[in-house]
Amino acid sequence: MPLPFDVLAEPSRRKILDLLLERPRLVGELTEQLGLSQPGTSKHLRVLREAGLVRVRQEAQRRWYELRPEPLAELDAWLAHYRHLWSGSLDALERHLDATEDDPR
Amino acid sequence: MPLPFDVLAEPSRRKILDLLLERPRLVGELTEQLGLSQPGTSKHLRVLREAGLVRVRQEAQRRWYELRPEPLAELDAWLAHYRHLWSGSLDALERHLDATEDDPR
DNA sequence: TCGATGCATTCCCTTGCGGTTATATAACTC
DNA sequence: GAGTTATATAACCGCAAGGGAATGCATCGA
Repeated sequence: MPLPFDVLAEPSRRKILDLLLERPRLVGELTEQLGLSQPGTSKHLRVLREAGLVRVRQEAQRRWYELRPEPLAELDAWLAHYRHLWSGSLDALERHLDATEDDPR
Repeated sequence: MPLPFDVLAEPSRRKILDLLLERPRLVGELTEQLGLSQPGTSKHLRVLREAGLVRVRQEAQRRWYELRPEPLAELDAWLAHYRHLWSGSLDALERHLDATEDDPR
């Protein structure tokens, strides 16, 4: 799974993630919040789905979209290479945690 | 300063950051590593500069580019909203650290 | 069975971005 | 001062991505 920077570069898609952070939502709900056309929303949702950032649960004609955080965790891992540049005093602790936690893969 | 997702969406620009993570570099050096034309490299560097991700130090005709991590720290802050979704057992510790560290702003 | 609902897909248009070549600018060297 | 080196800017091109309107498809309710 490649890093989802390009997917997250789109403000509407970040807003979708913010909305899904609260709770799963229907496409119509998201469309209303975004101020986009329904097809526009569906297209963004497809991109998010293919990037693994959301998953769908179908219920009759309705589709509940919910968050899938795994790609964000990968983003976090990418950021980790740079974190020592600003994290300052927590640095030593973080390195210790990184070194001692179980390998997640 | 807006979140630099769109800036980081470009693979060559991420590679520049990776290279600058090791040490400051000249434009020519970066051009060679990237396999781009020199103007192409300069355009990416301009984008990175305007996003605050790099800074330049001029030395005669040469320009040393170096990393500026502040926008990455903002990205990290954005990610923090989602981190509880995957961080699992470290969660409580992280919340404790977030709550007790000095406010950086 | 038929209209309505909820969403996805298609088509089209426009804009922006990354790439290159050519050119400008500035400082060093001789 | 002339040529050279290092980088930036300008001009141009092609393509992909985001946006909307129209349409397709499935499921529900009556």
